[in-house]
Amino acid sequence: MKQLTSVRAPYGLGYRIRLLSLTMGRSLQQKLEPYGLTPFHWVVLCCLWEQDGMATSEVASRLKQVGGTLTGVISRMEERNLLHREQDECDRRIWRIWLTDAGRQLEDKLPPLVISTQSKVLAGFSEDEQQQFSALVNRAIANLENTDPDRASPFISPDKILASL
Amino acid sequence: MKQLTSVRAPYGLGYRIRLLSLTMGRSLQQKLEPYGLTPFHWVVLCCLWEQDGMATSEVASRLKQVGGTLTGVISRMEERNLLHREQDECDRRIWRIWLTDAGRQLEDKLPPLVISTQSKVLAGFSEDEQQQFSALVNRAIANLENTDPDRASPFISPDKILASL
DNA sequence: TTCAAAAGCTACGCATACGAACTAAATTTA
DNA sequence: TAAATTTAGTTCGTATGCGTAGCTTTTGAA
Repeated sequence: MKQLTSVRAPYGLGYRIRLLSLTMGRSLQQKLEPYGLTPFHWVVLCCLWEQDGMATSEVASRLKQVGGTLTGVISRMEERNLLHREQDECDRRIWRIWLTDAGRQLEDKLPPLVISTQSKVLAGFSEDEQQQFSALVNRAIANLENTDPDRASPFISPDKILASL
Repeated sequence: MKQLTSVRAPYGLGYRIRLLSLTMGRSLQQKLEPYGLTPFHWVVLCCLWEQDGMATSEVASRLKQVGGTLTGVISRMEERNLLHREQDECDRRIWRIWLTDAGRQLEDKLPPLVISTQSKVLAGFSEDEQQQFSALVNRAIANLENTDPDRASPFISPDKILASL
């Protein structure tokens, strides 16, 4: 394929996507700081709000994160009383994660913070452009997933994302 | 602004951009592994290939990275004999970074690896779609930069990026 | 000229992120 | 049934990434 632009930092597409990701993360981090939370806490809470009592491995798979990374995060969230771990009765290898009241109550507070960051990023984008951007990101992700068999567990179908637009 | 899609992981745009960034990073990391390099080494080398002898603070500013992060990376690259540090003669607070022959010779080897990752990401994108994607990413980055005065040093103008397409 | 302020870099602590090695439990196989 | 394999989760080592604190050098001001 013809290369339309330099691949070298700081001009390359990969570098700029990484920069966008880091910058959005910083913006979100600032908003979560008053609550003593990190962006990682946010995404774990999102999983549990949607389905409480997930196994650690289910969270890892959903967030495409390695188990080793989650252990520390979950432990700190447990210390912060946002959730608690409980061994599955049928399969005692599995530890299920349950929200505490404190964790559940954040569902009213946090989403508006994230919406404000996303709105800032998309400022000046028409609805068409927002949809294009979202769809192009999905296609880029799918392109990489297809060539990485170990992580080829399409937990979100592109159709589902597009349908949610 | 109307929200077109859920902000929650793993559906939110921010989460998906982060996922794309991480996945591209993993792909690049696999390609650099045979050389014993990391993606961070790649971007530092890009800076030095373009202008050898940069000050540490110039590299940090160009990569939008805080100095503390660079210290360790530069030190490891120095141990790997990719570059060496030298104190500026006029202002001895400044340490300038110079490529070694080994570091300079990588300019022939590494760019093709990065191009192959970028090509995989953009597979199936028409030239129009590639340009759209690049331009939308640039606009998103610019939206965040404008609201973050501490980091508002627009080292690349959007025009320059577009012109390089 | 001497002392204070600023700049450049380093050192350290905390939080991701990955892979590899390890423990424990369940399942498969001989 | 007993042994081997697989699975779930934790721990450890290395590498980013950020913020803060501290050091050395330079610059500026009284």
